[in-house]
Amino acid sequence: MASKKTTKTCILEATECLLAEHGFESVSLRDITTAAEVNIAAVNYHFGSKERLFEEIQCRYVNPVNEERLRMLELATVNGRTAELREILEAFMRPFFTRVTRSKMSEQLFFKLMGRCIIDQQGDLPDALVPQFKKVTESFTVALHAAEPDLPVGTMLWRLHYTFGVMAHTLLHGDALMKLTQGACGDPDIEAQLQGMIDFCYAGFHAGKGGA
Amino acid sequence: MASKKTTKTCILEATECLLAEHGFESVSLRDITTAAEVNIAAVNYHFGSKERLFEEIQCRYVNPVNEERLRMLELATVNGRTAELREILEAFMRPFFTRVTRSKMSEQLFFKLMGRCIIDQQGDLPDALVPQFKKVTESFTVALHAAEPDLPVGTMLWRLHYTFGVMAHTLLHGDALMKLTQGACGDPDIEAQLQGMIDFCYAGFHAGKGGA
DNA sequence: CCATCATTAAAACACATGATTCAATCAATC
DNA sequence: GATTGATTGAATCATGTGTTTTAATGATGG
Repeated sequence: MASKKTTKTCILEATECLLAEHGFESVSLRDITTAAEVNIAAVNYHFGSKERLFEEIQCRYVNPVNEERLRMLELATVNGRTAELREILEAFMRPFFTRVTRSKMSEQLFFKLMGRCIIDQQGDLPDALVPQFKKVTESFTVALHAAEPDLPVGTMLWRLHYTFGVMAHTLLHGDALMKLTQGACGDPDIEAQLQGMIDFCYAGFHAGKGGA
Repeated sequence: MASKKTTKTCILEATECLLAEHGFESVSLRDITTAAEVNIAAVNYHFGSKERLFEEIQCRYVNPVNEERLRMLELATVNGRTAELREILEAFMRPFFTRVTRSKMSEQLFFKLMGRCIIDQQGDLPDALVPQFKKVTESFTVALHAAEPDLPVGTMLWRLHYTFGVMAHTLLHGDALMKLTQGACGDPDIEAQLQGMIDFCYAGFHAGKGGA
């Protein structure tokens, strides 16, 4: 029974690729149904509307990532232990890079899709994502404050914001750097990429502490 | 003779605001001509096409910024002097935040527009921008390599990429953080904002050197 | 086999898009 | 003041958009 893909999954997979490549604003229903080799009406039949299809994709990908982030953070703070900054940053970023499981997209496409989900429609994300999103924000700021009590809250929030920028930009435009530099930047695997970002942001969070 | 604004500038100013708020993909000709209180045909008459209007705006803003970046970098490397990392980062970022001169947009809108110009159509930027863009990339990588000769080139390129992400995300979504945190992050002026980013990235570039 | 349901297909829907036409208007120059 | 060139205005173009409709098809259970 695993032979033929259902229309619904055809639409989902095709849409995921198109969204990753072109973004949420630039993909039309025809683009989708053509790529999925499916009738125009199928999208509205199976998903209700184009917008709901997009929301479903966002939820399918962002929700598990946020769950994983919370799980990792909890693991680092078990028994009331104070998580270290490095652990917090890892819990914040890693899930975006390791949850490639679900679809058969290439790594690069998956990263781009995650980046789009985060960035493209900042502001009005689907209702189903809001509560968990708030929880993530709160949990991580609390953990950060516990880890670095000397850091003024404002500074901390902005540095978390910068960290977000590092991650989002790498997800979305990491491939652009490779093209631009014609490989001079190397082709780090996920783990190296992740450690590179964590190193950078970890040091950034400790700016003004010692050393320079 | 300074009394009445010409149709062309009406279109330009209206378009700038719309692009800053909604991005390059989501602004229609009607949106523009309505906001500018101008006839539909005016855009095609004065600019040739919607696309060329967008390109003109991009060039109007990005070119002077890139010039300023190069100028600042040259100033820091005058007489063959080796620029310090901090100076390089400042030359890389400051022009985006200080070139608010041209239009009467609010700071926030101007930042967003700059962010969109950088991010939205990464990949296929207007031909008029390509040569200067390449020059900026090259000059800054050379300067960085001179400033931090011990840093592997690949690591350096990725850290410059991260720096770019910090800046772009702050330009585009700095206001989102303020809303989200309801002011808990403070409301730093341009100078403080800039120093905050430079501190973060400076430390990030020195990750693995000393301290932690 | 038939009836019933879910699914698919083709066509049309109303509306938005960027671009163009052509006459009306305006300003400057001879 | 008439003429010329640039600019504007209203209407229209062909095409693309998301959605809906209606009929055909498919599979499933009585």
